[in-house]
Amino acid sequence: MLAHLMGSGMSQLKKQFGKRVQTLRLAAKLTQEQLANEVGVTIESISNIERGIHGPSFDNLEKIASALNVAVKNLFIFD
Amino acid sequence: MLAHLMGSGMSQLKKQFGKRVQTLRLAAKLTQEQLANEVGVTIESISNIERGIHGPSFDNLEKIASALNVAVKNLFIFD
DNA sequence: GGCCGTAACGAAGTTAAACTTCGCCATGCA
DNA sequence: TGCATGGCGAAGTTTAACTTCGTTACGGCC
Repeated sequence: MLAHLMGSGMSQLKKQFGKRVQTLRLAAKLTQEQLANEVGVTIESISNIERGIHGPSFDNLEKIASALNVAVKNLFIFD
Repeated sequence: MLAHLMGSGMSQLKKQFGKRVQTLRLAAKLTQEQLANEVGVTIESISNIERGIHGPSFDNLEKIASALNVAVKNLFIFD
């Protein structure tokens, strides 16, 4: 009855997105701190995003993509 | 001189995203109200998203994609 | 042994913006 | 004439992104 509040509710998209960001960040040879500075958020926020705790805001979505030198749609390509 | 009030300030991504959503919604033969119901937001929110006033939350991004029967990445393919 | 850089992870708090709710107006169509 | 759809503003609420504190851990390097 708490299912919709946590575990099963945790969107898979956030997790997939987070892993994708981490993959691209490491490929770009950036630390979480460097990415955080470029996006304009804290390192903890980047950490949370990569772990799927929460997604980025729509504005930061844009900044993450440009910091990683990819188009936004590439952040949603999972394989 | 009005540039800072609109064009340059308002993120282009929200506008492009909004137009993409509208295109896909019409292709799916859905009204704003039907899409709003499926996503779980108000018709005004869908209207705002399509006009680029604001973007969706990360969770609603997922719901919009599934309501339109497309992968999330397709919402960010602009041409 | 210790120090440093990187990062995972929690809890609690703040804040920005997504979202709602009220309007009004325009268009097109039955 | 209605009714459905939708653009658009303003003001309010609420969610969740984001911050700010921590702690823990691992690897390399001195």
